[in-house]
Amino acid sequence: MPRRNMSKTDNITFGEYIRTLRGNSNLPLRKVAAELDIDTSTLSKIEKNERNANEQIIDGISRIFHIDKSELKVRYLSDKITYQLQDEENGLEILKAAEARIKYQQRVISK
Amino acid sequence: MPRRNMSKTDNITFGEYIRTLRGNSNLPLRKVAAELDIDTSTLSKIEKNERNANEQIIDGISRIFHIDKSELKVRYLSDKITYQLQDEENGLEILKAAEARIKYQQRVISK
DNA sequence: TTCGCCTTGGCATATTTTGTCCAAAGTTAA
DNA sequence: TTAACTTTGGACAAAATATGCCAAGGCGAA
Repeated sequence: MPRRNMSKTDNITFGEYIRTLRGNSNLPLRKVAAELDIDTSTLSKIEKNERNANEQIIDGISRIFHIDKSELKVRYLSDKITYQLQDEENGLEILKAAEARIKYQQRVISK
Repeated sequence: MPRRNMSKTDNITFGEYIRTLRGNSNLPLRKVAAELDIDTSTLSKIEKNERNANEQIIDGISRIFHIDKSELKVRYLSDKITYQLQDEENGLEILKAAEARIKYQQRVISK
């Protein structure tokens, strides 16, 4: 079965991703953190996936680096889910089941 | 596109599912809770998806009702994920991204 | 009515997450 | 090397969440 193409940034974590953005813009943590109105060390930890981001932070990042907000959100949440399933035997099966449920809900809601 | 067959229990919540199991066996909360070594009210809440289950409880349920443990786990965790994505615009996209990540990890690990 | 079963709400406790500060460590340039 | 700047990790209290437990109330069947 053919494998879908993957962009270079598809398999990096959310933290790695936003650190890359910051690096590309040559901005220190200090500046970005100030813009986001959070502590420098908090941002550092978010970049190292040691703290959660939140809506406010995702908003800020998307604004600062002109990244589509929903793309960022997808990255963030898929990261979180991936992490949750890290040690599960049946990660893929679990995701498939969740998918089916969500599709089902969408069908039901749209009625 | 053809729709996959769905068993009747595929789109009920974890809570609804274990309540069904209990109902089919005609067991009161009291008995099952005792067997699981938790409070009756806790089990009631789990059945109503107002409290989390945990490994111990999943173990117990699978033992009591002779349900495959990994099936139960899939139900429980997919439920949880579905709930997390409840209010997200891009639920399916998020799941797809998570899937890709997990597949990628499996490929990398297996090297 | 009583009885058994289930649900609910309320705690107090425990656990997790968050925000913050600061000192130490790392980096870069002169 | 020093000096300036950046990043990191630990500690801490406060806030938010989760858990275990109990008492009161609701409901249906006998």
